[in-house]
Amino acid sequence: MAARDYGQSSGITRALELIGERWALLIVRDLLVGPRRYGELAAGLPRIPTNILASRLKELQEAGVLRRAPRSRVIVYELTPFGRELEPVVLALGAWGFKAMGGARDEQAISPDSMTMDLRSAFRPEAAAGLPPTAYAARLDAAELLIRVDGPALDVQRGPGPADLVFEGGRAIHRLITGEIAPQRAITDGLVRVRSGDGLLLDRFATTFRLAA
Amino acid sequence: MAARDYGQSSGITRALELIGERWALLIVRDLLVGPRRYGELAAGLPRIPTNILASRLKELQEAGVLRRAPRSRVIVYELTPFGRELEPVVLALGAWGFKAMGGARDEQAISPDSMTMDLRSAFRPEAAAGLPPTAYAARLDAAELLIRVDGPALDVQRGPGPADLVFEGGRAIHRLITGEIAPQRAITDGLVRVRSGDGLLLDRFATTFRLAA
DNA sequence: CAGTATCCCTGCTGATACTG
DNA sequence: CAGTATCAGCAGGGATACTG
Repeated sequence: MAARDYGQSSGITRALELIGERWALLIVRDLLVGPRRYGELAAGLPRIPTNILASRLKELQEAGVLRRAPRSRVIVYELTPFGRELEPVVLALGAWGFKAMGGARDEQAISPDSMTMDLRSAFRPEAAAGLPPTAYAARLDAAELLIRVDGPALDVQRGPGPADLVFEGGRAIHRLITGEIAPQRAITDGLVRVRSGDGLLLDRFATTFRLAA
Repeated sequence: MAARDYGQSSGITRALELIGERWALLIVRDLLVGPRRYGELAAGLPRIPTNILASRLKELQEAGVLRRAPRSRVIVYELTPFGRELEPVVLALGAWGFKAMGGARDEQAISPDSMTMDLRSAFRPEAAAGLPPTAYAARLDAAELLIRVDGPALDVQRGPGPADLVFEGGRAIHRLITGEIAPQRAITDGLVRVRSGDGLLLDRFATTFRLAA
């Protein structure tokens, strides 16, 4: 722990000593969506070496950020209250990074958990407050995300469910949110494929989730 | 840039690719206080190797976070508007880390810039709004900080100036803010030494700046 | 003062193998 | 499945010396 010591006493140095190591904050990000098992974390972070995941989990546990919790025969990792207090940090950092995001290259995956947190980052309660309750279903590579907006409240769940608009096209959502591409243009260009529902609802989606570059 | 690539497309991974390297966010922190010269940055980050400082500055410049700016014969580094948008991130992260901060060890320095940002993190506008305008002067190891609170507005400047309360005791301020020690206790124990003004104003200080653990 | 150059070493990576 | 263990290769960080 001496190696990562910054030799300075301040809030940020302390924070960075706890969650500044490579991969650490991404583990926190995924756990902000919900408790996860070891294999789920590994699946959501495709490039993390398994030994690094194991050591990070141990370090974050010692730091009081997360805990191992037995859940009916299996172990899950979940954030402690202290760890959950990182939510504003992760959301703010995600919002900032989002603005500097070029188009996703093909070799870059989009995990359900990362997309969930990106949606939370980009959610505009003020803009959503005036709109009718809407449920969107977004199909990613393998998973499906059920996004329910009701006034200023947002709920993102994994798995299928009844939705007003069902669409496909994982990596185009990012370009929608940054405003890089217009919703209807995304549909006509085939970047977003509407599977069910009125395609015009994609405009509402793009109004609800937005981060200007 | 391939090494630090997380192989995932999301706001947070992008952010971490830009400012996730060791020392990077500390440079941003100090520049949030104001433009700084190379030597000033080095002085504020006592343990940073000079080659690392040089590469970080280059990388952050390429990332569009900061720029080199000529100021009458000397070069200063200053944040771009994009870089300045990291302020909420740094404040939130600092507030979080602050709560996990044990007492500062002696070998840990407290730089004026880090203290300035810690004060900004811990400032409670709601609590300060009802209090009369107050100026505090805090003497650190070498420098002096002039902290002016006027209603919900906070201004922290370097250097001396007229203050209602002048006190000394850099590392005790942190313990004051976390509530680890009571203001009057800090004075009687000699952790904070009042140089001028009414020592009771330290209570007001501790009300204005607070981060519960 | 504002960096550049050099060298050593730690930690991360990536692959794979193993265990309860 | 949920990890632990091991290991070779390498990039980044640390310490220090050096330069315009």
